[in-house]
Parts: sequence; structure tokens; C-alpha cells
Amino acid sequence: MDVQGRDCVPKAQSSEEDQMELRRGPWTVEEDFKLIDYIATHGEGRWNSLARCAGLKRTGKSCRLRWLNYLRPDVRHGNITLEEQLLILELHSRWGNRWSKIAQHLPGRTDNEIKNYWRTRVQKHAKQLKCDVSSKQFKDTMRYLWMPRLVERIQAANAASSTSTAAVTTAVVGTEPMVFPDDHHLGGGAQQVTSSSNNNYTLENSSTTAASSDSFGTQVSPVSDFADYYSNISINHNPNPNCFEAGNYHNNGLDFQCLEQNNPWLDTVDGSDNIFDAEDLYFLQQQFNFNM
DNA sequence: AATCGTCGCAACCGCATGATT
DNA sequence: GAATCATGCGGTTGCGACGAT
Repeated sequence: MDVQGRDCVPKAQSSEEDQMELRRGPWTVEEDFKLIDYIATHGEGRWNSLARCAGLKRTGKSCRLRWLNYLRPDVRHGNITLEEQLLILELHSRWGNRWSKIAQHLPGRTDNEIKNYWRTRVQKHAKQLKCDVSSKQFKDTMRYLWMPRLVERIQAANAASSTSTAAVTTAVVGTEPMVFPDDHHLGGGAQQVTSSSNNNYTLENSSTTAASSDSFGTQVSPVSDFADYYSNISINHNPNPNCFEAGNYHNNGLDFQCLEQNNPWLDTVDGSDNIFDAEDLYFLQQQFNFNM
């Protein structure tokens, strides 16, 4: 793409235009078209001069952000899939708030979107747990409950889909292959999440289909109950990670069908945004009762 | 129907770093 | 090597949508 010599407006003139007020706030459809049109013809880069040449009264920064986060053809919108959630949790636990680095491993997702996801969903629940997202308490909850639970849901979704569809050879999220980091402890390439006897979850080369929808967004229990619930328990480091192994915890003598019938949270399918569903909550409660 | 509070997300801001002059 | 410019990143804010009262 030719981004050389883009200066269509002499510097002196452009500084005059700088005096002209720059537009801020939400982008209009016309502005979007201008930007798309211009980039289609001339390519990205040199954002300040691009903004001028495209006739946009925006800063180069603003144009770049609009393009990267919204207009780019390969950008994906919509719910974060279960696999993506798992990957975000995993990568964040490793890299912290390195959003752009994390985004590199989620095709079509932007750092901004992942950051927003983390702030609005994950941090909210840390708040409900009355602990900091960086605290060991919260990290343990993620690692020993949330992530295995995600694995289980992904497996369930895969099992359901495999009964009706032929196996595919790559992990797929939407139309994009999901690429797990090369330095992942279990190796790179297209991988499937699965349970493990010595880990809470693993990713291994296999086939999978994206489990759709935000698992937080479709679960039950009012937020206030959720917060109250956690205020009454303390989360310790899990002494026996295998207990949390996806697919195994049903064997702990819990009758989830019964629980679901008797759990008041399940009566309120309100679409509120919660990390755990009722099974998780009850399971967690059982675990902590054991450890008390 | 009106008001209020909360949530989610797009966009902005400041700073750091790299590239160019 | 210094100055300037461009880009990228992470944190923060503003606002529309939506639900509760």
C-alpha cells in the first residue's frame, strides 16, 4: 500500500486547518464512508495526513482508532464466545493488562473490545466478590472454578454439535481460526479445550466448534444475591485442583437436578451478567463448606 | 409516562516508544 | 545526538440503551 508522500496539504496550510475545529464524538455514516473509501484507495498509515486528505475533520488518532476498532473488514463484533472467554482469562493471567498482546491471539477482536470485556464483566464480578481482580483470591476463583466451568460448557457445546455435524480439523470461532499462543504450555496451533487429570483444563490439538453466547450474560441469579452470597464465604487456594476438573465435579455427590429445582436463583432467569450459573454457585459453596 | 440508576461500548486522553529528519 | 512526528498502548470518560421504580 502506498502511504508515501501522502501530504496533500502543505504544512502551513494544514496548521491553519488545525485552527479549524476538529470534530469529536461519535462518527457519522458519511465520515465512515469517507474513511473506508480513502483507505480502500490509498491504504492505511500516516493517519494525520490521511485524515486531511480524506477530508475528515478528525485527528489522525481518531481515524486510526475508528478504522482499527470498528471499520476494518476483519473486525468481529458480537458476543465473546466461550472459547474466547477462556482464552482471555488464560492470557490475562499470564500477561496482565497487555490488551493488544492478548488481542493478537483472538482473531478479529480488538484490544479495546477485550479491555471493555474485562472491565465490564470480569472486574464487575471481582467487585461482587469484594476482592481485587489482582488478588490471589480472585485469581484462584478464576482458575479453579470459572475456567474449568468454561471448559465444561465448551465440551458440552462440542458434544452437542458433534452429534449433528462432521468433525472439523481446526478450532473455529465464527469464520476465523482461533490461534492459541505458540508459547502456551501445551503447545501452539489449533487446539481444543479439554479436561485434564493434573490440570484444571488444557488445550489440545483437536476439533471444536465455537460455543456461542456470553456465558456470563445468560446466567441466572440477581447481582445482589450474588454479592451477598460471596460476602459470606472466603475463597482459599484450592487444595485439590482435581476436584474442579471439568466434568468430574458432578461426582461429588451433588444432585444438580434437585438443586436446580430448589435454587431460588434459578427462578429468576433475568439475563443478568454473572460469571457463574447456579451449578457453579452451589458447587463453590460445597467446596468452601468442605474447607471450613 | 416520567424519572432514575446501571451497564456496555465507542471514543478520547496522556504517555511511551519508535522512526524520521 | 536532538528535535519532531507518527504510532501504539492502557486508562478513563461520555453517552445512549435499557430496566426498575
